[in-house]
Amino acid sequence: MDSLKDNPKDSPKRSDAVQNRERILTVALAELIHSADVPLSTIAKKAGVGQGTFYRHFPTRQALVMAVYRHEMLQVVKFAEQLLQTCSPDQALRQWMNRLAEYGLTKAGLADAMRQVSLVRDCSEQEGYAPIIAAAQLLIDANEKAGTIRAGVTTDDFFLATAGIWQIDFNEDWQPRLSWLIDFVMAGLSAGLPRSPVAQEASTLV
Amino acid sequence: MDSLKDNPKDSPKRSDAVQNRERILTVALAELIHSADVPLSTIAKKAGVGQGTFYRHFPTRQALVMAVYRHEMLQVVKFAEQLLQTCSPDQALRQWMNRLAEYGLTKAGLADAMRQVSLVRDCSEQEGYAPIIAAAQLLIDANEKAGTIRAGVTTDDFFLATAGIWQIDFNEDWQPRLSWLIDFVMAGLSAGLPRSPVAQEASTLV
DNA sequence: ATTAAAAACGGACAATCATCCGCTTCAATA
DNA sequence: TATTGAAGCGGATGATTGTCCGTTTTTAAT
Repeated sequence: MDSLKDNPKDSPKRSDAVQNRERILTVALAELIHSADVPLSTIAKKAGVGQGTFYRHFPTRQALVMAVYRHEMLQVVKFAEQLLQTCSPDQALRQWMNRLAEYGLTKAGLADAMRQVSLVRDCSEQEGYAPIIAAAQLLIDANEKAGTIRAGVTTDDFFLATAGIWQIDFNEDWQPRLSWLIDFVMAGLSAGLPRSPVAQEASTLV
Repeated sequence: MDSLKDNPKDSPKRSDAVQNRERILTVALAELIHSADVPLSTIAKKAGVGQGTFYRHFPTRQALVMAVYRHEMLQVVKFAEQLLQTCSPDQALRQWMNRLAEYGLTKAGLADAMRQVSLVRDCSEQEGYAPIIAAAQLLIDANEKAGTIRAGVTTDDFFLATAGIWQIDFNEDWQPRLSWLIDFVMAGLSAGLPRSPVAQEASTLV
């Protein structure tokens, strides 16, 4: 797992700290697969570290979740690249959103983490979130260039628009809802006008 | 506050239970205005009830929040009706979304409650949420009839589409983001209509 | 190798959420 | 008014999160 050392710019960590971090991640992966709401204290105990150590490495639950699924996150970026090579940009974007939703469905607690992480912008807990942003940027750029979505859409806009993805309940028939949402998002992003003056009035009238 | 007695169909509550409930609500309103994350135990104590009593009345935090802001919720329905009488349907829908977002911004903890409540569909904690659904239905119907959004949009769809509203962070410059989101939602909902959405908006500018 | 400073450890602790269950109070009935 | 079943009460209790701080370990400099 030397891929974790791809962050050599900031202060080099102490060896025991690195070992503890990896031990926590290993345990956390196993436990989170088993159940989404494992007590953090359980993970700490099974990893053989104290509470303090645990919280120093992962201040919040979603920080842990994001770190655990870091590898999957990186695969999502690759998947975006693959899609762009085999599909049209808009089809790629659609399928990527689908995949993203499935991750949220499958990985326990990931949807919650994504939702909470995407609304924290000042904090530095974005680390694990960055790959997703990069992939989204890739797809947005491709679509903008192809003219399948309007220009000027940022990743912030995109994740605001797709916020519903993390809201879908997986214990129901989520497929039609997800399909509807993806259609809706594509329709909204492909609408011609960049920024209508009417909308400005509407929001400032109140 | 006899408006709380508009639910006489199911089992009539005991007098002390009613009093306790109202006392909790009164205290909760005062406390929530002061700070969004007041310990529930504090509210229970100040209301003069035990923990058990408190949790029987309000099983979750958002159940309490939704109950506290019930009156505001009802006003939102009225506001929807007013808007429909003074604006075109699409302008009404826009302004209503704006108002909804402002509620989420203003009332501490309301956005969280809305987000969590909107993804629970089987549970019965929807009580306080029902007025919002009703108002949305009103606006959707009017817009569908006016041809400003496409047919067949349900309130579930609508709140899935507008999920981003509860995601906007109020400590930043939220106005442009909200404007963008409302434009986006309207664009997505009006896609596929015979007439161009540009024409629709332009015609309602007056 | 010794030492000292910094970094990290880890368990104790406080705070909060949520539940359980014996006791109390209400209100319907006679 | 007395009775009685049930609805409600409320504090004790367990569970989990998050913090604090004295102690230990690593690392680098002498």
